Amino acid sequence: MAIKIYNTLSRTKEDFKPGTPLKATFYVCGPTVYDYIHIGNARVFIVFDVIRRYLQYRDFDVKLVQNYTDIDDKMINRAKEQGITVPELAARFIEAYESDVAALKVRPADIKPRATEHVEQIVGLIQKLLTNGYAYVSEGDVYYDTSRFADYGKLSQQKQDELVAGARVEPGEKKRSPLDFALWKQRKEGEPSWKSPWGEGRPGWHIECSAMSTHYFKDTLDIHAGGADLIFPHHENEIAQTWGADSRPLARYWMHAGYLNIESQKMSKSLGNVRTVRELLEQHDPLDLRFLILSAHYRSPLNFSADLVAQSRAGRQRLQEMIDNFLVAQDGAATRQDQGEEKLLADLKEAKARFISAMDDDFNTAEALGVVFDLARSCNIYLKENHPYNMELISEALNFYRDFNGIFEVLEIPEKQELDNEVSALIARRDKARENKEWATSDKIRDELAARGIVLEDTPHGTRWKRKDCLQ
RNA sequence: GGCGACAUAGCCAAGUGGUAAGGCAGAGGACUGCAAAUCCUUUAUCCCCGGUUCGAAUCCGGGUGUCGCCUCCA
Repeated sequence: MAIKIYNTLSRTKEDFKPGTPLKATFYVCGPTVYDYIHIGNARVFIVFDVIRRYLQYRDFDVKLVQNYTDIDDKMINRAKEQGITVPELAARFIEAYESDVAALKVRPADIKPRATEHVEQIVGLIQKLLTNGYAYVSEGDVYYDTSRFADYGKLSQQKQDELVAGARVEPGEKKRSPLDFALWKQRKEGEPSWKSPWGEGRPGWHIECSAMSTHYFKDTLDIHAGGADLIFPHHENEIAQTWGADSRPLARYWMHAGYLNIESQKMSKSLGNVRTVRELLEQHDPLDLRFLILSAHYRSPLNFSADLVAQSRAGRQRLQEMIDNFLVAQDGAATRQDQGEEKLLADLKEAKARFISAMDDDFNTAEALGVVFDLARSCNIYLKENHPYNMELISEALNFYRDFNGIFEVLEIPEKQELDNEVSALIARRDKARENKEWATSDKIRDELAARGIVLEDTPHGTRWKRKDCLQ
């Protein structure tokens, strides 16, 4: 069975057939590094992180490129506001970005190119467009001539004349058509600039992604991804540029993550509800944030609120409890064969198949989580009813959860359960007290440990302990 | 105005023709010295009205509602 990907270009799910079997070239539009990223940005990066990991799990050799946009109007304006240079601004927020997404367990891309380090490639691409007649120079600026590209509007499913009708025309435009967009902008006083055949200036926004993806992948790439709002005009323009220069599609599959709303409202500066990752990390466990984001399908709109994070946390705890219990059980040495074992074995096998089938179907993380919860119930029943346990079965189940977590990363699954001699000694004392029905003593010990953030659970096979999460 | 998406229990959320996964919260029960955890039971006329079909949450038409894009906002 092939992996299916919803391709924005065709508006259907298609079988994933990369240019080279079992290789996937993957480009995700990265941040403009002028500010801290917000939770909506984070959704995009988390979703495509999981998709990347799943492709790897399915034996694809994935090469991921994610750019930094470190030169554009927002960069220039913000640097001016803060009285620093654009490169200083970029350095600061690249660092902030990397630390934010690392906290969210997003693995770094293989290559992280910056626009300003690829001006040579950008200029080369613009020259090609001029040579091929897809661009024109106008008073020091260079524009893409959208009228030359018949498929312009295909990705966003809009007709050119309709786009023209809806377009806003700025006074003093140097463009021939309102749909044309800047490839190169003439230098303005006090702005960073580079030399070019058309005079000093800087790249337009859209050209960098076309230039860098071509530079690193040479050929049509397999997956190009980003937030839904990039469909138009950014990705539309990238397609036009690459076609104009090389007469080839930029990407085979276009993937777009849905919006994230705050308390059912669009996140916007005017509403004052932009929530930065930095701020949210102070209030929430990053794994809870990941879990919430993965609990909906990546293309659906997703709501964000503290209450929903709490719901996610509670659900996540259920899985974590089960894992912790399995880790404790793993320390035993017993084996035995019985009916419960066959049941769990069958459930495990089914869960693996269902998990893959859910994820193969356009990365349906919500359904996959359902599978994981179903299996957790089976695991809990096994633990409850089948002591002593079959160690092989226990570790096989744990391996499934390790594979799952290697993709989703919403749990903590250490190799072995944590040991603490002092706690063990206190538990032993308490067990003795309980044997003698000295409840006051036993409860006192439990309270003492609770005050230290350690929660005890008495099971038929002994007392176990766990750390109560300190985060609120 | 043009284009598009979505509408499933108190909350979140899967499910694209065959009779509603899963999670959170709630209720009852089992287990426990008490807890905690766990297990069992329980909670849905799938926005409305038509139509197609033996059969629709799923397809078609209409309506209502929410949202997005058309503004270099992920």
